[in-house]
Amino acid sequence: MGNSALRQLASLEEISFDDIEGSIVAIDAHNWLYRYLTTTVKWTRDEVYTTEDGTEVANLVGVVQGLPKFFEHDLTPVFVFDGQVTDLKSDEIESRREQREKLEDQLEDAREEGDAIEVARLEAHTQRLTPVIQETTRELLEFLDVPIVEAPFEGEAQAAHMARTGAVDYAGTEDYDALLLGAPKTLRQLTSKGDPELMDFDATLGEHDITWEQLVDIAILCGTDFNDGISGVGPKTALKGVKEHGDLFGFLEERDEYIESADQIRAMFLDPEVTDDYEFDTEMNPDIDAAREYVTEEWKVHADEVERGFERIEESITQTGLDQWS
DNA sequence: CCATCCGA
DNA sequence: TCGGATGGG
Repeated sequence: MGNSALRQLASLEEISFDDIEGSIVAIDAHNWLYRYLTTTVKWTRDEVYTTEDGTEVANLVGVVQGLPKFFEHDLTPVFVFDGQVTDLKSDEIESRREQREKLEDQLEDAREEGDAIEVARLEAHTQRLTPVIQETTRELLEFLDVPIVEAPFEGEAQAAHMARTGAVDYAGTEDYDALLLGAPKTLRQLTSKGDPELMDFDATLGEHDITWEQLVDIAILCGTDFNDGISGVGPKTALKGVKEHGDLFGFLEERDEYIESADQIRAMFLDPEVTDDYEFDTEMNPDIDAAREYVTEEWKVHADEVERGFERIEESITQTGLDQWS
């Protein structure tokens, strides 16, 4: 479980929205949507966002409800979408697919037994971001003139890169991988209620007196999206071991362990494939009526589910004057 | 996030 | 006995 390990090493600081007013944030679109769908929309009451042919577009509700949070705090989101899937990650995706199949079996059992709570819980876990969800999200964002960047591979890596080059002020994701990717400052908890959390890269390295490379090695020892990690090794042991030996290899040797393609995994974080060939305009000029029509007419999402969201978008935009022409 | 387990 | 890792809810 790489995530919980990194959480313990990360330098995290609670901040307020006032501190980051006016900032540009590169949002890992996949992560943001996934968070939103599992926590807020929760796939309950699917009649609200399911078309006659059974296509579920809960994401449209999620986007409309989630965007006001940015605008009301005068934040400009830049949504970064995933591109091609990388080889190493394919294994992970494959294993997730297997896991999902397992979950789907359990789901079937729960349905048969009429266990409604278990059904709801499992449903939340078996959902995934379908191509329709990705595509309709893009289109809705385009109506609202929200900046979009297409990553060549991992959206997360591209977002971190944009933060590193200063193209944006922050990366925005719940994922601790942003640290491994070297995003200088990452905002977390942008979707949930309450205050956001700032994760600081340099402070993290400084607190433990380690290099970026060593941080990545520690994460690899604990397990990442790309590898399982060493059993019995958590953040403390890995930190100590890497500092003692300088990197993960000495540590592995000592414990007579081996990690498949450790070098490639390192490179996924230290030198991922990203691009500087993109552009976005932070001067937003949304067509809210067209967006509303797209969601409620074209996709037949119940109007009352999104009305408040659209109102909030309208209000926040006139207030902050993001859009000076309409 | 907490309870339980494991190993030094 | 305790710090750290794990796993389930």
